[in-house]
Amino acid sequence: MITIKDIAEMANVSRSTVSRVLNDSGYVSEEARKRVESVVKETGYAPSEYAKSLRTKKTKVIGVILPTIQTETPSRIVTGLGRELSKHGYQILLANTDHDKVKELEYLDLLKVRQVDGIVLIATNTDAKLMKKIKEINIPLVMIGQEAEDVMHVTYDDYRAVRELTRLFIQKGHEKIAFIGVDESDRAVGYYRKKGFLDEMAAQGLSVEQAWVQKAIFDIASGHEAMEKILKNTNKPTATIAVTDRLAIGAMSYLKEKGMKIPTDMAIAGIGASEMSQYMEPPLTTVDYQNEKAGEEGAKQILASIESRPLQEKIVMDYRLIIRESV
Amino acid sequence: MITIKDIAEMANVSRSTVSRVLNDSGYVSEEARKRVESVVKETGYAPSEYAKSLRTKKTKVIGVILPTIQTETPSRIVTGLGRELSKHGYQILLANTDHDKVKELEYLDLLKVRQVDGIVLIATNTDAKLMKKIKEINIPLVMIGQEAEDVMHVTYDDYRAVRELTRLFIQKGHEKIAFIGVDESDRAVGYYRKKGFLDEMAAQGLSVEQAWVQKAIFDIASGHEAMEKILKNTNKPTATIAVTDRLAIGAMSYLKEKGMKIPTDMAIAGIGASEMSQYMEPPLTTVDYQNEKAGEEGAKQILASIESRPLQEKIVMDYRLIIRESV
DNA sequence: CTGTTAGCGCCTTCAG
DNA sequence: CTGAAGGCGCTAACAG
Repeated sequence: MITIKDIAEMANVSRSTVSRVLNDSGYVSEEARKRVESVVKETGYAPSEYAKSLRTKKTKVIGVILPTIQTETPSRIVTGLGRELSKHGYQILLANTDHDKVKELEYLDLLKVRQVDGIVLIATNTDAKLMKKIKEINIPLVMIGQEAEDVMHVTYDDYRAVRELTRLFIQKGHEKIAFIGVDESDRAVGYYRKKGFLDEMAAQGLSVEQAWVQKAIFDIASGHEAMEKILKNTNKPTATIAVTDRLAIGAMSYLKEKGMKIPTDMAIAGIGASEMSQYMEPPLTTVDYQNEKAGEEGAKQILASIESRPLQEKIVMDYRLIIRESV
Repeated sequence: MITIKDIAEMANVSRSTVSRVLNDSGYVSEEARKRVESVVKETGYAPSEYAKSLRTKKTKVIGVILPTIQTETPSRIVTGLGRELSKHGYQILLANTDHDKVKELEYLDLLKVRQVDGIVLIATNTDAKLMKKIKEINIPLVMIGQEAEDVMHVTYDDYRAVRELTRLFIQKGHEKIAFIGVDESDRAVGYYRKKGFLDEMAAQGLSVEQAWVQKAIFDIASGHEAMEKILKNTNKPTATIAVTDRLAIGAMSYLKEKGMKIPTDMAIAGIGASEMSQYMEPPLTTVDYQNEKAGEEGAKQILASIESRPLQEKIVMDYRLIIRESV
């Protein structure tokens, strides 16, 4: 392996001088600079990031913890993160928890050991243990997707989005509306989206039967089951809001199996603006959360934090309703 | 920051001894070990990976270059890679090229500078420049998805899979079969899948009209357009093979717009076993390539290569036809 | 069994 | 403007 020492010898200067031209720091005569540069070019030398990190305590690596990369939301966020970070010479160290909360904690430690300059956590929960660790970790960290006190975060406006979606249904004349949600330990998706729904229904003086509110997990099959349960009730709703597009797609597949027409027998909407949503039959009404942009914003936050520049503690992304034929 | 030196002092031993207990190497008395371990526990000390890497020349990081993480194939591969690598204490450094071939080359350099222990390249081309760089790079590397000489790789059996798919259609009585492919610079997806189709048709003595063979790009809309072109021809095919599920889904959406029935007016199949394929109407016939497993195999290869253990240069994954109502 | 010593490759004073 | 020297945190001989 070729090192700074080799370059120094070949260019007939000291290692310090080589370092200076490499980092554009301090004074270097034109002549010396040229000699060094040409040697660097010839040899294709590139300084060791590891040795550099050891000295400077900067690694130019951001750890990203996520629950899965198999669904569109985190994938898009990572794409946004990567785009922004790479502009500034940072790389992403990936930590996939596979939805395992224990791994989430372990990775926090691991990334600390790896001495990443910052951590981005695409969060699905805000458990006490997790929050405690986050506060102890002492590395710039931003959470995406969940809000939390004293932690920088980028969130979506889950509450308002779902209220607006609910209002849309009501404006279309629906009074009996069902809801497919997820566990409330996921505050953003489970709690706030549900609250938005319930609050809007209450505000409009509409009541909600218990059987209309189903709890599912994050996959298509679960949406299918949830719709089945909703329709078992004798008092049947005429519209359903699902907290993710995949749940909505699952629900639609059940409706179609039973020969029910969308939106006439049952109107339906999801959240997430998945690619598939527009190719459903009928095309699915959904909410675009601009996940890539959220990733970019998260990246900007973490970079600002690393450079201890002033920054916002909290960013709430805007959303956009995409109204299609399913309502 | 707490270092090995601090631990040594607190445990009243030398740094070497601390290092020994940390790495379980050499002899350490029970007593000393216990003292060190308890201090480590109390302090929560974790050795710096960077300093360690500088010494050992091992980083326990694998660079993964991919064209996008927004589609299922690479996401699944990365999931498989991550699962296997993390078992062995390796982390993934992500390099997303965003389908940019120039970035692909740059990342190869960057990962070298970062001194990753190995590189996994989820490849979409085998351009001369790329292959040249790969051969020069001098770091263990495995390609996934494309075959190449003198480079370890994991590939799918594209040729046989498509031949079998074509045969399936023919057995069902189809004689006029269309094909939606992609550019042949992608050898695996563009060239071999097409060749499988054409060879099987020829073998069965069936002719293929030029308009039946369309070239698309990797998205749903492109599949839609391709089907439109196919149906402009006066001699209309009765079945279509698309090289990806998304292309097939796009093609299906066109057929539905035109009120054509699947599979009676047009049978259709895709490749990739996407999650959506089973929720299409009708459910889409496709080929499962076991991408996660391919990722795991790739991980095993790269680990073997890093440890210079004997290994296979080449792995061809098995595939599985998933026959559903779309044919 | 344990401590001393000598770097790994780089950056950063500090003199000159 | 430039070189010498020191040290980042760690591991790996090598003596004891």
